[in-house]
Amino acid sequence: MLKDPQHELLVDIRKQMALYSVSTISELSKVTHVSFPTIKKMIDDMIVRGEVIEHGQKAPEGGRPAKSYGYNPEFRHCLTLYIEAREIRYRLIDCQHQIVEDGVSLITDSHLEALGELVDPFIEDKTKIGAISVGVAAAVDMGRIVFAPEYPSLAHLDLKHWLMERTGLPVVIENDMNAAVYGFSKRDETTTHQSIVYLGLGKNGPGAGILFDGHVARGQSGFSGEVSFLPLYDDASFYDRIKDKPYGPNVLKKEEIDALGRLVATFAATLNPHAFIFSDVDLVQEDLLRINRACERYLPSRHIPVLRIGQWEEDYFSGLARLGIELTLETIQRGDV
Amino acid sequence: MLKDPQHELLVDIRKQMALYSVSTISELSKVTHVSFPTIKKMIDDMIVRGEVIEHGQKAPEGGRPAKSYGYNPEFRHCLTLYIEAREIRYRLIDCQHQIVEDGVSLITDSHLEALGELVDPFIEDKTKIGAISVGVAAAVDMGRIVFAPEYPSLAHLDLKHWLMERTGLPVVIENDMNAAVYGFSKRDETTTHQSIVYLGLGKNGPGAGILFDGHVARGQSGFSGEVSFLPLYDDASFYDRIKDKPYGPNVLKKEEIDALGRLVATFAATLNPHAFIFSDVDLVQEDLLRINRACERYLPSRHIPVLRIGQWEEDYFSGLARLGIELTLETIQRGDV
DNA sequence: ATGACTTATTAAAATATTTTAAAAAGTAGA
DNA sequence: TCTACTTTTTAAAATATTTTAATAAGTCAT
Repeated sequence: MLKDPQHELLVDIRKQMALYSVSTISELSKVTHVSFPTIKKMIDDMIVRGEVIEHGQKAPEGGRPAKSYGYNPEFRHCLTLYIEAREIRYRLIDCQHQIVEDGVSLITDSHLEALGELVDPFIEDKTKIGAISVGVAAAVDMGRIVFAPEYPSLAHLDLKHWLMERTGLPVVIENDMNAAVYGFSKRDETTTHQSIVYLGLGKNGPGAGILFDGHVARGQSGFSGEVSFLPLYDDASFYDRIKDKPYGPNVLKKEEIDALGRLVATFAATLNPHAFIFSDVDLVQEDLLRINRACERYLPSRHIPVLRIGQWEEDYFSGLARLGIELTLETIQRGDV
Repeated sequence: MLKDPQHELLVDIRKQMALYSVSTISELSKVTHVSFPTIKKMIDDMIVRGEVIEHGQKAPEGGRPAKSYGYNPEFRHCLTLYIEAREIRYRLIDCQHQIVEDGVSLITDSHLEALGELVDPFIEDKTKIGAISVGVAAAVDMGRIVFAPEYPSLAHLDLKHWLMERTGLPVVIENDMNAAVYGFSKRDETTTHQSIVYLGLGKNGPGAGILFDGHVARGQSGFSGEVSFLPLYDDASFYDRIKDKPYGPNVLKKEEIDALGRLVATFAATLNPHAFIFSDVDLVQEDLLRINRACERYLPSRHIPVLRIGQWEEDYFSGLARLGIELTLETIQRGDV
């Protein structure tokens, strides 16, 4: 079967409009490498179906002012949520990341029942949901939970398939650190196409999300970013030196700083990423300089990535939002209203 | 300016024919996702220009046998070479990796002069060379040598630009480990789209080439794969534990095995690659099992990459060949004969 | 050998896309 | 205000690509 070039172009136009606010036909023509008349036809069709709204004119820049178009935020919504040990946090958003509704659902019985009961009302609702994205603190392979210390009841479950069956909607399942690093890179445009690492120390041990040139690294066995196991000392791993740190952001002890400096050095001498992100639930700004100094003991400073502190919950939700919106925009069918 | 879809299709057809031996129009139509008649027109044109040769018929598989076409190995050649401390090894190849001519050129004076004198005769020759690929034991950024312990005279030189000026041909410059890992992945089809690491212990210290989902990792500052600096012990780096190893393949000492086991563990717990390749100039087959056992001390064995021994010179040349051929096929202009 | 089936090729018609040229709608300066 | 200039939009013509149908060339079972 041949691929449908029109569908790919349509998806590209949607993403440019909804995700990057490209609003004129000229601009769309440039970024998609497709001619003006072709874009115009697509947009006209999208206006008829209610997917695109015609705004006024753009401020002119020396010539005839361009008409401005925008992606209709009401056309599709997207349900994003993440599952923790005892609660599920969710946000219903539009395709421009705006929150329509949000909340928390406590888990009383099984994780799966709680998830089902949270999702059902959204499906019955007349609101048009295009896709669901789910974050889990577990290793995920093709939508299947392969290792889940935080909620053993979900282990080995094909969560993606289960949720698709229950809702009839496209579903994407992602690991928490992978979602966070993806979300961070999309929130901060300077890092979008770079290689970055996002470290979370977590309640059940540390983990890292790794982005390579903007693509999430999953690894051969879903083990990528399991930095606990790094042999950084004669008789101790990274985890050994970090496991006694009290939960929450605080000023770190000297040996914790050294362990983190070695961790950064390890990435600098292998992947050599542009940025290394720590989480605001783990440490505070003043720790960064100390970590940087610790890292300088191991390699020249110009190879050390930029050290930053990310906003964990926002980055996590951003990654899920992005994944959900992309899936929504990719799965709208030709002719859908 | 719009991109030229016809040119991209043409390049795709060339690569499928020359690099993957796709020989019938039906197959080309499938792999390129372009219709049969369109491919047919392109092929007819390529035959007229001498770029493609019509062979006989393919063995039929139940229906009308397909005509078989092949990329003309005489249409363009490609010069590949790598620069070492005291010599330059070169191979003139066709677009199907076949060696047309090879040799070694000793460096008496400066590296640059030797390179120029080696290249010049090939340019004057009537043989049609499509591109030149050059391997160096140095950090390369956009064709510029940024760090070169092995040949200081080339440091900070824009070698790509220099060679393009001198020859008027497209040129690609690549780091030795990057070329080797790329070459290995193309020679071994099972690893082509995987993540793999290729380690060379080298004369001037170790270095690794890293492939992520088939793409070479270059890093933020060209420092990727500089594993010398890895802090693997309380007071010692990877380099400290490996630097006294005698040059050449031999059975390793216990502490060298441990250092390599830790190195493999470091990659397994970060990138989690499919395979980890050692070089046949550094160690022998029986070392691999020992390294694997050493690695098992640090993490569960199912996450350890497959350990293998590569053929250094062949892998290096293969990577350069591949880069050169790709560049050749990409830069043939419409209408060239 | 014949007919049913399979796959490849060719030719013609239908679509889709780009290119070109002309018209429209603004700014800026004389 | 008029003219020159710039950029967007529209319309028409030229290209490129795909789809459909018809034809060609083989295999296999009977």
